[in-house]
Amino acid sequence: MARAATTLDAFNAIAEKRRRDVLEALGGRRMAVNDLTQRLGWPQPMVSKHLRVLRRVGLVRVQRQSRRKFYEMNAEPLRAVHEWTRQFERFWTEHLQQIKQRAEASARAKELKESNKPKENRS
Amino acid sequence: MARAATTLDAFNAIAEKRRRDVLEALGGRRMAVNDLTQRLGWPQPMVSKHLRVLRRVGLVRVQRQSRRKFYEMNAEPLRAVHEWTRQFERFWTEHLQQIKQRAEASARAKELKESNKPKENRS
DNA sequence: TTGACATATTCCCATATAGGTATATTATTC
DNA sequence: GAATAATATACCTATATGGGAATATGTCAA
Repeated sequence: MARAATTLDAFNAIAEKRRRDVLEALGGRRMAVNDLTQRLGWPQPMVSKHLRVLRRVGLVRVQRQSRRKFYEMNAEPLRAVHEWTRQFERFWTEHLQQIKQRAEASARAKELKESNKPKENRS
Repeated sequence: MARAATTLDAFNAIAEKRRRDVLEALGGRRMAVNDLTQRLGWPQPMVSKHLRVLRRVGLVRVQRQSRRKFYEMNAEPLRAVHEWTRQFERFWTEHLQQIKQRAEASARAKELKESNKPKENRS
């Protein structure tokens, strides 16, 4: 087997940095491919190709309007990603907690050390 | 260019479902490869290979203990993913809001319709 | 119809996979 | 040292990708 298709789900689609860039560029807006291309500064075919992947996983929706096609984000498929990662949130917050606690402990230790030092002139 | 390496970052590493399975199986525990292999029901080389990718992006840490190697999750790199998706949270909640509102509107409409009907026997 | 504009697709290539199987590595025990 | 246990790696193949360049498709305007 090879790697899973980028169009399999949101997880695979957003693995590629460029596609995250596209979504960020879109934001809440509704943009034509040209405007996106301008804003991203990429060759137009590159934009279209990445949009295609995003479309396949439902991360963007298109509307044709005469000559132009307007894309807008549909963030809903990102929920799955957000929620999957959220289930581990407590682990990294615990970790941060530990770091914070160590920092505080070290600060206290330093303070104690300072207070035992002979007094110095403070500016 | 080909696709970005799975070992480039957490985004790419967790794109593969199997690797998400590994992280879920680990949870907060500290497990030897054998136990993981049992729990997942996969061939052992498959487990080792996926662990390697996870190790490369810092999503797991290893400790050798005589013959066995104990793996534990390090969720910290998932923060980036969680926070990247979080920036779009309002979009899907807005969307859900709309769905909810439409459902409510439709419920009200139905109720109104019912109240105009000739009375029926209720059980 | 011809031309210009806007977007999508095709073709090419280098590359990195994931899975399967076999085997290597490392540590332990007898 | 030999056998065994626990884990990692090597080798193979099919496959999908992303970028670049060229070109196709679709739509409007004169």
